[in-house]
Amino acid sequence: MKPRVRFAPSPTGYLHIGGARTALFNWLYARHTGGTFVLRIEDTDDARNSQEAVDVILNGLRWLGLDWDEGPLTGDATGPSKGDRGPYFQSQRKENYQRRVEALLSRGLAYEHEGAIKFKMTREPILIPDLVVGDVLRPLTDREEVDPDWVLVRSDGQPVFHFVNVVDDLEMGITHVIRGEDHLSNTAKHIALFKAFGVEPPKYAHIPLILNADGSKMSKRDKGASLTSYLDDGFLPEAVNNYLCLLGWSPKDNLEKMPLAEVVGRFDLPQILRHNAKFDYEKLTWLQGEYCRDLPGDRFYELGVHAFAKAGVDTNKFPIAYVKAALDTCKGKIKTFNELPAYASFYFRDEIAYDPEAARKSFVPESKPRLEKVRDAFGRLSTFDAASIEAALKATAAELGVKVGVLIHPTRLATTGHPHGPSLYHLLEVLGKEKVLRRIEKGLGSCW
RNA sequence: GACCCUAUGGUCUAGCGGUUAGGACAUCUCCCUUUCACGGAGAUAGCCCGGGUUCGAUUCCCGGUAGGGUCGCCA
Repeated sequence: MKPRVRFAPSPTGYLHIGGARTALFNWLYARHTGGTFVLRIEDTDDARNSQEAVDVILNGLRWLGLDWDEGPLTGDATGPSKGDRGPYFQSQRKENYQRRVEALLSRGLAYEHEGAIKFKMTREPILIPDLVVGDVLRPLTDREEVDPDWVLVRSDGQPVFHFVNVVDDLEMGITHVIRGEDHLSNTAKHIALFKAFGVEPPKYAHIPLILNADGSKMSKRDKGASLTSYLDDGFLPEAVNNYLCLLGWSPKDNLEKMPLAEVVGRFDLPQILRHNAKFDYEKLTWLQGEYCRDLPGDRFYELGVHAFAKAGVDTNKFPIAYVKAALDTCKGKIKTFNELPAYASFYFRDEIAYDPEAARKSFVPESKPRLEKVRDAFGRLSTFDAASIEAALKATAAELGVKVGVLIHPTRLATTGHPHGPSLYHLLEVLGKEKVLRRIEKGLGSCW
């Protein structure tokens, strides 16, 4: 039988990075085994559920490229879905829960108590066979000893998470439950319920949690806790996916950067690590830089234009070829796209502001005659391409008896406003002779 | 308070009784270079502690300690 796994998030308005990793591991296992990846929305808490909150989840998974074989197609709980085990919103499955409660009630496995319905929990320790952690024997805690039974349905008629989760897993034919380790202890309850229903529980795989860099639990407010923040910060989904794969799982052969398709082939449950991992933003950024550098030019262009637009820099006023050429000079230089506006807006602005500290260093009196020479040399060029520019600049440096760097820094500052940036020769070519001469002129005029 | 899980450099990890404890990120140095980045060479840094078992423990067992999780009419 092919595995059926599921990701069952609660629509809270954001998708936790740990949740995204759980989804990823489920997806990887399904793809590795040729099984089915089900997406189920646990929207039992009416108060905070909304279509928008569901959309955050759907969009997050889509951004990562984690397609689901069964589940909702939109954030609308009553909307279309795919798969024949639906509905895939718990809010639409109430009859199932009702039916299951009655079955337990009628067999004396549950009882009413102060308006709620409680499950008769065994007092014996429960063995949890876990594919990651191994066999775990879970006895009752001291508090549970006092009253081992637990609520299935609240007095207001709402069934609780532990109950609906099990009922849905059962009815949706889930064979492997891959979820965060925070659910390990409660799995005893789930196993007891499955047994009460007379069915074998699914196989469990509890994966370690992702912690903050300081080892604390990553909660909503923490930097990087929301998957959306990576999209907003200009990260690539392939980088995020790759990094997430490496937290709690290892290919064992020192390979780190690898496409998801490669991971699909190698991924399996037994190799999942047992200990929590701290999130290392630096390493993610490194991977991001790797992927960003290898991006095909057209995709880099698309994402770059979007990054500029987001920062209020309108690239549409410029010819596409110009924008593309400008972005080409940035590729391999930046790591995340949100660096782009600060890095290369000079291509798209009429007025550039000079970095004050760089101006103090480069716009010194002795630079002026040198910059004039550079201007004149550039002015004589008939073809204004990188090679000619480089040759002209070097010839000028030789003529003046100075190192090229002496000319380069003031030239860069005059034309871009920054001490750092893309390759100077290439950047000047893109800017074009006219604009370059104008900016050098301006630099000469305004700084001494 | 009880119960469960975990423990290799700052971080992610390889290791599954005998290794000069390997790789990656980060840090530092040098090279390359017009800046930055990339690339190349190198450096610093690690088996939580204590007992066992064993000829021999990072590796197996027990106990501490530390971190994380759970014990809700939250999910």
